[in-house]
Amino acid sequence: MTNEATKTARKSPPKPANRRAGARVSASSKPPPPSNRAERAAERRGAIIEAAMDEFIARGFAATRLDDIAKRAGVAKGTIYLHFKDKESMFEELIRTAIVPLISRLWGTPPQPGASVRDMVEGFAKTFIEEVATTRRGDLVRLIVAEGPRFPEVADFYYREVVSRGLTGMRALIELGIARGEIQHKNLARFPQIMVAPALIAVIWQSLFSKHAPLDALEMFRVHLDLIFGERKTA
Amino acid sequence: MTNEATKTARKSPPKPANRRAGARVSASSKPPPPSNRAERAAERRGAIIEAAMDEFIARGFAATRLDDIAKRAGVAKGTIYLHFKDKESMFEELIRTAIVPLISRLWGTPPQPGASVRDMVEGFAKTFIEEVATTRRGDLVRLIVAEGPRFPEVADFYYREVVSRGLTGMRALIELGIARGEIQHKNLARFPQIMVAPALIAVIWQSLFSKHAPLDALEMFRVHLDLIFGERKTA
DNA sequence: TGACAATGACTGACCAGTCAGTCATAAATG
DNA sequence: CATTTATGACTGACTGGTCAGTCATTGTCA
Repeated sequence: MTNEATKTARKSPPKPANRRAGARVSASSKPPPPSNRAERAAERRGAIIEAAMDEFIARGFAATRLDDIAKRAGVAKGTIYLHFKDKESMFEELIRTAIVPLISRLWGTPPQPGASVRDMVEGFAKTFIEEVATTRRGDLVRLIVAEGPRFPEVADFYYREVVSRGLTGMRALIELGIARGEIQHKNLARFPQIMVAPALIAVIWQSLFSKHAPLDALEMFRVHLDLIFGERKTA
Repeated sequence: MTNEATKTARKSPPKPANRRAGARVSASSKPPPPSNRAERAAERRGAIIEAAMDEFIARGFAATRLDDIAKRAGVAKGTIYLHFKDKESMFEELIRTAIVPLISRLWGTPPQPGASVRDMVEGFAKTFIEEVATTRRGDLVRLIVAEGPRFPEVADFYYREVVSRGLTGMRALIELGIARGEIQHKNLARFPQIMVAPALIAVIWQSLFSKHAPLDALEMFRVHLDLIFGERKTA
């Protein structure tokens, strides 16, 4: 009963339900004057994103229930659909949203002008270990590795925004090191991946094996840098 | 092995149907006629494992449908339950079954007695790239990384059988290299992970980014070894 | 009050797991 | 060896539960 109503006139959708475009956020907001309504909406959206991130990281895409996300965000399930088209695009948008702070967190380190290349890389490593590998951002990376093959757009985005940029930057750093005579191995510039390999190890280890055997990721990174730059001074 | 006993009862089915029994179906085995019962059963079990591996690798645990596995294996869904308790234990058993050949594949390389440590490691790398990183076994590793957190038993097993053993062996190799004077960096023995880091990079890259930019994994590995053992002779 | 935000009960599709029934094969019998 | 009977591997329609997505209703702000 009451189901044949489905075919009956369904309200008037002259206007697309809502376009998240409005919530573009985009760094500094100035267009709309601070409205109680808009503020609350943004707040809710943030809560949903936060909750969804936790759930997706914990269970993966397929096994995550929107009911759980809603409950965790303190919102009704329908509300999610006021902000996102469906589960899939929500996931994609989520990852994209979360990657931005990941990047800025990594390249936001103060680039000391007088520092050696080794110092710069070590600073990067330190930041990475502290801000990524040991936080939820690290799980985000693992999530991308896990779901990437099923979400080519996510993998593409991650490649463009993180991998490609990161490797380019790292290559420049390596070439600077070679030019300065800090790095002897010229071939290293051909494979900047090598420089960040311990970072990936750290992320994976952290979420899979840290309970079996803790890993001092920063120290491992330093030993790795010793291979590249030569032994450190201090014993 | 060890399946549930099938009940029996007498009833009359409303519909006959069912006669595909003889149709071994396309692909693969045709010439070798079905032998005895046990052989056919083992064959079927193998087909299920094979199909399940492909499906799980392609879609992950949660998104994989048993109907698809059955179809791919050329078997009815019920047959799966003659061999496995449920989806979850099937997944676990599957991984465990598949890891064994992974190990033997890696440590099965002929340990040339007269070879240098570098040669041994390079041989290992070559085997890994050819036999794991560029094959379905590589996706298996990615699958474990992806599902590990949700299947602690799988992660534990993988740690015990692959990671722990592998690192121990690698550490021994590193210490040998240090003793022989091939390796200068004594600290490397503290982090055997560094030695295999490019292998992990290769696996991830292969399944996520190879279509964006191909990676010569073996050459990368060699450059990495140059860092550890010193530059190679040939340019 | 009118417009829009939020809700959560509901629907329909989907899917893991079941089980009554079938039939090829093995075992028993003559 | 030919025939009958017993076995259990295999099947696939079916069930019960789950969950993404919907929408009529209710709540809230301007």
